[in-house]
Parts: sequence; C-alpha cells; structure tokens
Amino acid sequence: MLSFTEENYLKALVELTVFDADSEEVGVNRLATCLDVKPATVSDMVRKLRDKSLVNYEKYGKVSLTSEGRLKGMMVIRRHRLWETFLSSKLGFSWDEVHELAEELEHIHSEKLINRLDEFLDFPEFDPHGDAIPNKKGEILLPFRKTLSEIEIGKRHRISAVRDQTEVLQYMDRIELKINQDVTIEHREAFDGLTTLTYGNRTSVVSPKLTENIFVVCSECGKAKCTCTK
Amino acid sequence: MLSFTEENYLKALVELTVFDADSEEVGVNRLATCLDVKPATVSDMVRKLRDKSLVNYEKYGKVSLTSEGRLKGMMVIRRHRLWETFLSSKLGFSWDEVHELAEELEHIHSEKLINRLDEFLDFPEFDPHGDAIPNKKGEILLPFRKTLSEIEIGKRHRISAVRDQTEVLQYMDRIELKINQDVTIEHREAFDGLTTLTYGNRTSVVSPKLTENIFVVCSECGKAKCTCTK
DNA sequence: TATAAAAGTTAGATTAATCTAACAATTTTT
DNA sequence: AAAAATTGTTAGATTAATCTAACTTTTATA
Repeated sequence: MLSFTEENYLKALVELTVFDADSEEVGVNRLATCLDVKPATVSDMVRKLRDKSLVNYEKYGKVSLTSEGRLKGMMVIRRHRLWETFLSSKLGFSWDEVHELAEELEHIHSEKLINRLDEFLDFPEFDPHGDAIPNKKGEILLPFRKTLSEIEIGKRHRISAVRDQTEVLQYMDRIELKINQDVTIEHREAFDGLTTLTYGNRTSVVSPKLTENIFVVCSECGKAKCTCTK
Repeated sequence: MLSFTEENYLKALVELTVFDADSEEVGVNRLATCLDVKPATVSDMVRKLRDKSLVNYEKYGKVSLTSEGRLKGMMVIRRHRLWETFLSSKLGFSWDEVHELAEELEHIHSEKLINRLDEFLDFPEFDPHGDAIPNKKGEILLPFRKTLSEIEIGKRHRISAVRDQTEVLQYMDRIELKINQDVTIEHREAFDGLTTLTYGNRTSVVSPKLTENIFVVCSECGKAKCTCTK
C-alpha cells in the first residue's frame, strides 16, 4: 500500500508527464518545485519509487512513470476528481473550495468506495473544473481542448473547463466569469495579449495568464475543434 | 492541527472514559491494548498530549481527558459516525462494511465539510450501528440504545426502533414482530446466540443477525438504561 | 574547450511514531 | 509486611519523510 507521500509523487508525475505532455520525463528539480520539497528529498524518493517499479530513473537521469506507476497515479487523480464532483454536486461546495478538500479525500484507498461513489454520482465525465475523470481502468479521454487565448475574435464560445488552480478559480469568481457561460473576444492586444471579453452583461480586460487557463468550446456546435463557418 | 495518531488516542479515550463509563480515567496498559501499541508508546504519547492540554496525566498516574481533549475526541467520533451513515444510506454499504472505511474518513478535518455532510444526510441521530452521533458542539443528546441481543432474560422490553435496513423489516414482518410490541427473551444459546422470544401470542427462535438490529426499551420505565428492579 | 551555472547527489541531522529490553513503581497476594 | 505480580517508565534503536550543507555531474556559455 502506498503512503500519502508516494501517492502525491505519482500524482505530480502524471500531471507533469501525461497531462502537461511536453515531455514524458521530468527532472528532479522540476519535480521538487512542483511538490514544494527540496531536490535532495526527491532524489531519495525517486530511488525508493524506482525500487518499487513505479518510476524509471537512474542516477543523474530523468524520471518517468512505469505503466504501473502511471496507473496508480491515475487512480489518485480519479479519486480526487470524483470527490470534487461529490463535494460540488451533492454538498453544494463552490468550485474553488473543492480542490483542497479533495487533496485529503483522494488518499482514501478503497476501490469499492470509489466505484460506489462514481455510481452514486451517475458516472460523471468531468469534475467541477471541467477536467476529465479517469475511468476504473485509469484511462482518460483527453478531449481536444482550446483555450480562450487561442480563439477567433468575435466568435461566440462557451467556457467548458478551467485549469485546476485555486488562483484562477478565485480570480474568475471575482470577475463573475463562470463555467458554461458564453463569452466573446472583443479585442486582443498583439503587444501583450491583453484581451477584452464580453459575457453576460459584463466586459472585462484580462491577461493571457487567465485566458491560457480557460478552456472553451464553440457555442454553436459544442466542440473545441469546430468547423462552424460563422 | 492534530495528527491521525493523536486523534486516535483521543477517540480511544472517549470510548474508554465517556462511553464505557465505568471510570473517567484509564491506565496506560489498558489504553495500549485498545490502540494495539505497546505501553511504552502510550507513555510517551500521553506526555505529549498532556503538554498540549488534551489529557490530564502524571507519571505513574491514570489518564483522563481535559474538556478540550474530550471535545476533540468527540468530533472524531462525530465524523466517524456521519461518514458511516453516508456510506450506508447513500452508497449502499452494509453496516458491517462501513467501520473500516470510516476509520480513514474520520480524519478529514474540515468542519464545513462535516456540517454539510450532516445536513445532506438530514441530521441523522444514529449511525448504522445504532450509535448516537454527537452534534456540532460534541454533545450526545440521546446517548443510549440497547438491542434485543443485550437484554436480560425474562425481563419484558418494548421494541422502540429497528435499524434502517429493508431486510430486517421484511424479516420482522414475516414473523409478525412489530415496533412498539412487548417482547421477552425466553432463552439465549451461549454457543451461537440463537434466541427464543415470546411476543403477542407467538414464540420465535431468531439469530443474532436479527436481535442485533432491533432496539428496545424497558416496558416499565420506557428507557434503554433502566433501573427497574424487575 | 575551459569554465561557470545549473542540476543532482550524498551525508548527517531532525521529527513523529513506533519498537524492545531493562528497569522502577505500585498493587496484590500470601 | 515481604514477595510476587502487575503496571508503567526510560533509554536506545528504527522507519519515513524531510531538511541543510557540502560535494559531484551535467549542461550551457564565453
């Protein structure tokens, strides 16, 4: 049975090498920053995980997940996202409150519990942040996604998901921008990417830091990769 | 913030000095047996808890809870019993499966979460084992329940409640045993707990699986914890 | 390519929770 | 009340996860 700590390492590795996907491997320093520990600590820990066949690693080399490690990491993320969904849809927590609580709940191991929860929630596909929930087998269908920073000016899009970061969520709350809301880009400044958006009866100017973290689909067809002419 | 371990010590102390209530204090050995650790470990730990003002203790003396320690311990039990209720009534776990899972869930600290859960479950008074759930303030309003499996032979009792499980109710229907009916135990087999009861104009032999799920009060005084002589 | 910077490792220390083994205090029994 | 039994404590060791500080390897740059 894995410890909380080991599970957190695997989760971070999935996030860095599967979701962020610019590389399937990652350095010790990068991992240390992510987990908010010192590189020395990571050095020790990845050796331990290697001895358990959960990561590939050798001295001075990069770290990557074995298929077993990947599965274990995926299951932590599955649990996290299912609990988030529960907290939001059943207990009425707002989407910026659920993350922290799920950080604890994700370490409750019972597979039976998590599958029952999945059923109770009626097999949700996405968590309250719009991220896909891995299935029983740890598989995740990474849908093609497009961010607010990429879309065409003037074409109406709907917010489908937000990257799972508390600051983003809180900022969106502050400007009253919500999941499933329609938005249109009025203007995008070439110089610094500053973007003017309208939604509901509001207009806001926001930075790329925000737009890069918000996923959208076409309001017409509901797809990120749409072919609507308009 | 208390560690899992510290919380488990407080929980055990509540069980030994509040619920079991033959004494408000307990020895190091007894506590060690309960927690399945060595006395040496308990010795160290209670000194630590004393330094945090959670227990009263001095060298070679007995251990008892301070009011702060009692409250903290009660809250662990509140969380445990609410999670048990959730697992049973929402996720369909049977009452003998819930305990182990609740042992993990009880250590999720958020007060907001547990109060929301309480509300979601519609403020249950008892967990699936029939044990009372402490309220927000750590108080237990209806502390006492007794099941048919515990009562004295020959003394008349009245059925006050039944654990919320359809099978139990269906079985009771079949043998014509009803809520508010008077019953008397004629005989209880020491070997396997098989019990002979009389009620109305019937006599039935039933197993502990049934008697453990039926709550009773004294027919004379109407209380579970009665002091009637006969 | 030599050197500086960045990245990674090792050794030794710390903290929490546990153990064993030896010892000390208290309680019970004769 | 002395001996025996029980109960509790202390000292020293262990394991997991972390740290700091010193060191080494790899990578980038002048």
